[in-house]
Amino acid sequence: MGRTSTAKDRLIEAMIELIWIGSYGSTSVDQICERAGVKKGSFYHFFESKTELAVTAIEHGWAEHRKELDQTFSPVVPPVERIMNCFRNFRQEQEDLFKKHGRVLGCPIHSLGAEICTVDDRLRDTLQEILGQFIRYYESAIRDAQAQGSIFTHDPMALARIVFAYSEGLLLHARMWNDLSRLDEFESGAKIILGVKA
Amino acid sequence: MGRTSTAKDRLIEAMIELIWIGSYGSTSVDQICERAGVKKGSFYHFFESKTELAVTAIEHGWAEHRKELDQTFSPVVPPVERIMNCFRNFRQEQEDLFKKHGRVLGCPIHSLGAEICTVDDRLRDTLQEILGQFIRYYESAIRDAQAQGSIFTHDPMALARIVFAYSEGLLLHARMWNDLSRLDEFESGAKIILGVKA
DNA sequence: CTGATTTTTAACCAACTAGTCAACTTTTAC
DNA sequence: GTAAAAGTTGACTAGTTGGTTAAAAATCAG
Repeated sequence: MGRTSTAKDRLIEAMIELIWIGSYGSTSVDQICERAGVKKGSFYHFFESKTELAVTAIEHGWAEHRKELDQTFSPVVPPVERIMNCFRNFRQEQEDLFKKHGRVLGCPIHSLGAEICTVDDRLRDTLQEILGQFIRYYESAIRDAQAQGSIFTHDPMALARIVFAYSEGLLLHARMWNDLSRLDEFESGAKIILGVKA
Repeated sequence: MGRTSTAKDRLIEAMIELIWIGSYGSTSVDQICERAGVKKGSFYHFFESKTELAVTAIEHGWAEHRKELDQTFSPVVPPVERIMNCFRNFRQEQEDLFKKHGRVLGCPIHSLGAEICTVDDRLRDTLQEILGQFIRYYESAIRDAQAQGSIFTHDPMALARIVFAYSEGLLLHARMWNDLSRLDEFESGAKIILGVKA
């Protein structure tokens, strides 16, 4: 089977971090290689382009994140609590990243999406797919809450989109101002949107 | 007084368009010059760096936009209507841009902010300042609505931030999916958040 | 017309960009 | 031990990046 290596994983991790810390455009292949401790030749042994690594890295990150989300949105948990817990986890995650990088990094899917959606189709499609999956967590929680009587709405899907748009906007602000406290109103804002008692 | 020129304005316009269409990182000085019909030497005669042009361009665009906003948020207009009209204008603006560029472009301040806030301090500060001014329109409208009894909230500022975050999120989605119809729920979403009758 | 002021131009730079390649080393399966 | 498979390496493109310069051209005020 030949030689084995962790280089591929190191490249994926370096790419995620660099996109998160900076942007897609501001991270060069050389930088990625240096951070991963990999020579450029090896980079192109494992990935056929920078875009391809980004796609792989984002998909990998999402696969990890989904595991958490599946727990957070477990049908065992009361539906409104699922969303609140999700937001609490967001905040916690951003705090951890802040400790690690000294910066609020926000959501890489959205920062990346805003940057490259008109420029890199392959990457855009990947991000669209992930966001499309993400919103379903909100959707089903809201539908369950509706059935349970803890939320009232004519259109659970629309409400999910509103909650989603709100959370993205908030994360972006936290990133732009490098200010974790912007995430304090995550839950209270969600309650206002969902129309549940404080 | 020497020779006169429109090159500076052409550069500003080209920069705004290119950032909007693509991203900051994906637009090169050469591209800007070509679109503006200006040679690189002239570019650096008028601006000392790409960042400096971007700052000027963004500030210029905001100054234009403010004129509209001052009308939209005129105290003469009922407060809730101000916000609804603002969202209607957003949608109209995006439609016009779609006709012109064949793409939903979203909000350049946010797309740019997500991209460069960790990379270019000068540009980030400019965007922060603009967004800080923007939110005041919502804030005062909400406060007026509160006084008038058409909205109830404990914290107008917080509600303004929620509305703001929501609108950004929605614009970003419209951009990412290149889909104007995502903006259809602008007003209905705002009504849900603000808690006014449909 | 003149002369100071401003704009334009083209050639230029060093550093960096994504990506290539063939030789070389290591490892694994047998 | 051997041979094939897989990973590593560094030197190499060719084009682009943001930015510089000095001289030429245009234009304004007096």
